[in-house]
Amino acid sequence: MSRTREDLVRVALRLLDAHGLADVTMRRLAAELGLQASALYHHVPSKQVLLGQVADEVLRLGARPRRATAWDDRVVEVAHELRDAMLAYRDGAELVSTVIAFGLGASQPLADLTAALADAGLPGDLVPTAARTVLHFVLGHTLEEQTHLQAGSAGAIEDDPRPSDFAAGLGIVLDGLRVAVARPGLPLTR
Amino acid sequence: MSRTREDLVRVALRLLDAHGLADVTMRRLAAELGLQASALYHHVPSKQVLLGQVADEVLRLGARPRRATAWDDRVVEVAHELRDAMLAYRDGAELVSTVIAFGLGASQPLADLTAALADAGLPGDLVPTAARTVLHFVLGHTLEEQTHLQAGSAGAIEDDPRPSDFAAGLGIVLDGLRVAVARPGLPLTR
DNA sequence: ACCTGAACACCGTTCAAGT
DNA sequence: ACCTGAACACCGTTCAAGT
Repeated sequence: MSRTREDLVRVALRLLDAHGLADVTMRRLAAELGLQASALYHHVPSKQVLLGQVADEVLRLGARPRRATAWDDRVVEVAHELRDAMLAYRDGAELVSTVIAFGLGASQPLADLTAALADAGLPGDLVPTAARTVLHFVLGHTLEEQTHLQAGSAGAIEDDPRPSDFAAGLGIVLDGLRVAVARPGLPLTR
Repeated sequence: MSRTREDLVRVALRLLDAHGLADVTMRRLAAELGLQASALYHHVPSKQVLLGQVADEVLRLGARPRRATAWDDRVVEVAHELRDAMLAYRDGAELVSTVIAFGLGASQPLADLTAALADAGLPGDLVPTAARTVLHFVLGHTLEEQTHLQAGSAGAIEDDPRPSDFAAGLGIVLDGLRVAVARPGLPLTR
């Protein structure tokens, strides 16, 4: 029975969660599948592309139904979903951040944020900027949080599960967006 | 004449700017210095620590005199200095972001932002959150910008030097901070 | 103290050859 | 089409030995 691309992604995800991103190598992945490393290149053109698909799978597994209707509630909803999806897997934030930085996938969150912000009544040319500002906040905050969480759980220091200030930081960004919505500014029409 | 740790950092920085972060390897660095790779470990305990020092050097070289007095002008000043420092070297944003994420150095920007925000009149417990929110914005935005800039200059596509929306994104975050300053909130005293 | 030489335990990717 | 085996061109780090 030959392997499918879905098998590679599934096993890579297990490897990620069990041993961390540094241990997701083509050779380890192949060994886990009972293959030679070179066989993987029949299913995927490169490691980078594979990691892009693993990142998309992390986001897919963390997807939740959308309940909010107001634009700011939707932004909060998308932000929390993204954060929780990344925190659900070891090195999830590092994986997703890297994939996004190199444009290899994980494009859904930016699209969702852009859609939510399109209804806000922002000056039109500010929507992409606003979406990326929220995205960068979520990625940066979660990356830092997960790094510290994992350092704490691996190391010898006592657990210091200090309450996350994610909501507070997100609140700052949202307040900034509300100011841009309320301000006359320079809307494109009218 | 034996090499100093400063020599390693200087040559590593040249290697970074000329060939990119992926080509800053202990073996290439050693070759550039006319040494065996193993000799580097007499000057530096690991590659990670070396990269931390290279990141600190990037920031040091980008340091500028501080002119602003108002807290928000100071935040803008620090943010632009950090961005420009990272953009001045190939893969500068990736290097600094990685070093900060793993806690190996480049701690000055967060300290500077914290100092500027300490004067803002924020609820005291919001200062670290605010500083990290600004820091994450600058790192995320500049990382993305530099990645696209370098992709454009290396690839075959025509230059598309679309004007940066860095100032606009920073403005959103600053507006959010101004809201937090103006709002009664729950200050610790009074 | 500073460095060499050799080794250890790995990487991602390519490619001819097999079935 | 899918996979093996071998190779290419590398990695970071350790360590005995030299000066």
